[in-house]
Formats: sequence, structure tokens, C-alpha cells
Amino acid sequence: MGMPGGTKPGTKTDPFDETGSMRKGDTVPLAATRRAGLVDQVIEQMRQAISSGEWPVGRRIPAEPELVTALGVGRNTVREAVRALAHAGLLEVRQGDGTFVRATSELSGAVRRLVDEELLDVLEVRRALEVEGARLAAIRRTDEDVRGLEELLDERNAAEARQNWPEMIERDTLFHLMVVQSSHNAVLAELHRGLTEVIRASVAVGVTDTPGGAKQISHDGLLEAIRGGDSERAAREASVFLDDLLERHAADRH
Amino acid sequence: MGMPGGTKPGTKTDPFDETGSMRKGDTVPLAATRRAGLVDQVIEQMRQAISSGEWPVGRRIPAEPELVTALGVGRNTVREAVRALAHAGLLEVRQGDGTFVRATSELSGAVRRLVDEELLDVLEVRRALEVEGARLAAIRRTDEDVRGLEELLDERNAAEARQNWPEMIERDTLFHLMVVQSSHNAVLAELHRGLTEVIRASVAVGVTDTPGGAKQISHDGLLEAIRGGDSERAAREASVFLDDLLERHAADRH
DNA sequence: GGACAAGTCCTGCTCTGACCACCCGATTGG
DNA sequence: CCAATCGGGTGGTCAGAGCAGGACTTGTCC
Repeated sequence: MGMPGGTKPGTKTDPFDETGSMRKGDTVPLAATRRAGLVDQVIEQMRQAISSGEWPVGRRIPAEPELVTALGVGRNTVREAVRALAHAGLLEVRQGDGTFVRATSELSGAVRRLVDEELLDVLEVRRALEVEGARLAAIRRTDEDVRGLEELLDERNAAEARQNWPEMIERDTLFHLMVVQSSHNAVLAELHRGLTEVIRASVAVGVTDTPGGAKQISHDGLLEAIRGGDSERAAREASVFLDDLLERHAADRH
Repeated sequence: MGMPGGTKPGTKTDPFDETGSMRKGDTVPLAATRRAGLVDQVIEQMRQAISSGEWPVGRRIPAEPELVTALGVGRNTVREAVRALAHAGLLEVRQGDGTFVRATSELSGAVRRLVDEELLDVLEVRRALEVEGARLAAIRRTDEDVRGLEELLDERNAAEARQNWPEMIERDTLFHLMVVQSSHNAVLAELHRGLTEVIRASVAVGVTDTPGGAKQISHDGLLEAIRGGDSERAAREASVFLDDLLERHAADRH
């Protein structure tokens, strides 16, 4: 199968459970004092499989009957767990086709629900997170972070030179992501990632009309500030870029 | 009952459905081309009931059997819907007692899941949001916002004078909340609210050791900046206060 | 009278089995 | 060769049964 860690409720090797097959008056000698419901346990296992990368994004997860036997629980239990994760945005269920991994965090789903009609709000929040991320990155970045940022920026510029816009946008996005990650604040990075995901889904195409000039300068300056540990300047550089982006958004919808 | 709008799947007056009882070869003349699954419809109705205030926070929602008859769907369907909302943090299920409304937005729940063990990270994220919130509040605040802020600050100070610490902390928290709300960015406010909730749950007690001096100044300055529409200063004032808070946290844990 | 215990009812939890609706690929007919 | 058909597999929904936990009532005993 493919369940995380190979442990499955209903299996002898499993630390908890003792319930999946303990119905109808079975005499289980001495079970662990389990408190959480079965469904929550299944949810947790699936979340684990997803965030650990065992079930990568886009991958189809085992069908209901397989999960039932693999986990040793009833179909209802599996269904409720899947339903919960689907509503949270981690899974996508397609009747007649299968269930697929859609994201690795619940934030995207939660944010997505707020987004409709409020893209501007989301952009502003992203501004807040990215500015703070840049500020903290300048203080906490490792040498390795700096190397990674330089590399991404180089690749971005190379792609720009080749006029390979999709590639450039990809690298550009990754650069911003890595700036925030260099803050070494997991919550901040995760939130930012979720928001970026949603924004990219909303905007999708039509970003090829980049003037490109001012943008470029901002990026170099930002990198330099982070490299030099100048948190004030890093925050300012990030601000400039994002203000520019916000203005462009405002202009787009005019 | 108490279902939103009084419409229930399985009822003649219901616009969609046509499925709840259309099984086993019934001959429905010409049904609407419904696409959404029953569970999602139920989820939507419940979300509606919650966000519309029909089911206020803390209120107990109807028991499963009642929902089944009221909505005209199977118990499984109801359970899956409830489970999804419970996982999302909107509902809290207590076996043997009932199911209760816990929050009005999914964000808190999603954030809560990220937080464990990383209070510092959360505080930093809150800093990001609150600084940006203050900045935007200075630009977009209405006169009413300003009045509300003044009032809260007055009450806070009055409580402080009476040495009524719980009251003071309460008003203080509300003040910060309202600052962010004055940014008129729903997503930002919601995220900030979720984080504050989590932080308060983490910190809980033991906050009575407030020097109080520097804090006071920051608040007045922040209010003044927001009132005057000085976004730069508002952001700076908020920064100062939150840096102070972060430092105190760092000192606390050493 | 009050404290504790048992009983009971209501709540949610899990399992099972049946049937339906949908999608996709293979088969088969033209 | 293409298209209509028919499977098999997937998730969607329903119904009924028994299990498990909390809260309230009742009753007994001190």
C-alpha cells in the first residue's frame, strides 16, 4: 500500500486503534487508552502522508475500498476523513475518476474561500507578509539562503534575456518564496505560500505585459539588502516592489 | 426548524435537489441540472446559517436526526457535512453532548493547525499583519473608526487607572483588533483575529506583569497617526509597540 | 436533607450492505 | 477507421444496526 509509516489501524503493529475490529463483544485483552475518534486518526494519517510528500500534489490517492482495507476501518470513516480534507482544500474528489492531492496545507483552501471578489485584500496581506519576511530574512538568512537567492535571480534574468516569460515568472515567484523562507519563520512562510498559490490561480495568465525595468532594480536591491543584513532597507525594497504590484493591479481593474 | 431560508433539500419548495427522493427508478419529469453534491449543498447551508448569525457562536446546532429530517437527506450526508465543518474549525463536536458553533470563519482553524510550538513565529506574523493594518488604517479609516478607537483607548486607560487588569487587557486587545479592522481589509482582519485568538490561548494568564509605561505612549501615538492619516507613522508606531512585545516574549522564555 | 450511585435518555461514532451516478477505457459494430 | 456501446471502477447517497460517551433523573443510603 502506501500509508504513512506502514502503520494501519486494525493491524497488530498499530499503536492505537484496538477498535476497528473490536466490535460486537470481542474480548480485547488490554487496549491503549485511545481518545481520538477513528476519523480524526485517519485524517491525521492522510495529512501526514500529504505533508511528508508520500502523496505528492497531483497524485491520485488509493480508492475508498483500498483505504478501507488498508486502514482497517469502515467506509464511512474513510469517507468522512476524505470529505474533511477535501473541504479543507487538501484533496480534490472527482466522482468516477478518483481523489487527488490538491495542496499541502489547509491555508490555501481557507483563503481561497475568502478570496472571491477580494483579490485586492489578499494582495495587501501578501504585501504585509513579504515585507516582514524580507525584514527578517535580512537578519536571519544563512549563507546558503543567499546563494540560493542569487542563483534564482540569475536564472530569472537569464530567462528574461531569452524572453522565456513563463520560465521567468516561475523563477521570479520562487525568488519571492525563498526570500520569505529565508526569514526562517515557518508560519510566515506557509501563509505566504498559501496566498501566492491563490493569487497565481486567480491571475493565471495575462501577466506577460511586464515593463520589467523597475522590477529588476527592486530585486537586485532586495537581494543586496538581505545579503548585507540591512533589515530596514530590505523591508523598504520589498515595499517598493509590492506597492508597484498593487498599483498595477489597481490599474488593471480600473 | 431553523434552517436558513427555510428551504430544505427534499422539499417541494426546494430549487435544487430532485435527488434526495429520486432514487430507485422514480420518474422525475424534468429535473434541474444539478451539479453540486448533496453534501456540499448541506455544507453551504450550514455555513450560511453560521455566517448569517442564525447560528451564533457557542450555540448548539440541531442534532443529527433533526437535521436529517429537516434537510431531507441521509444521516451520512449530514455527518459528512458536519465533519467537514468541524475539521475546518467552524463546528465543535462533543460526543454525548451535541455539536456547537465554534467560529465563523475557517481561517482560525487553519491557522491553529500551523501554530503548535511556534509562538514566536506567530507573533512575528502578527507583527506583519498589524503593521500593515495600521498603515492601511491611516489611509482608509472612517470617522466612525476613529471614534471607536478613541472610545476603546479611553476605556482601556480608565481600566488601567482602576487597576482592573483583566478589563484593561480586554480593551487593549479590542483596540488592536479595531486598528486592523479600520484597514477595511476583510482578509487581513480575519487573519489577524485568528492569530490573536491563538496567541491569547497560548499565553492565557500571566500577562499581568506589564510595565505599562512605554506601551501607553505607543497607543496614543498610533491613534494619533491613524487619525491624522499618516500611514508611515502609523506603521512605525505599530512596529515599535510590537517590537517591544516581541522583545518581552524573548526575555520571557530565555 | 444531602451525597452518592445507578439508571436512562439523548448525543454522536462506526460498521455494513445496498444501490445510484459518473467517468474512462475496451469492445464491438458499422 | 470511427463511433456507439458496454463494461468495470470510482465516488455519492441511503438505510439500519449496534457501540460509546455525557448529562440528567431517580433512588437509595448515610
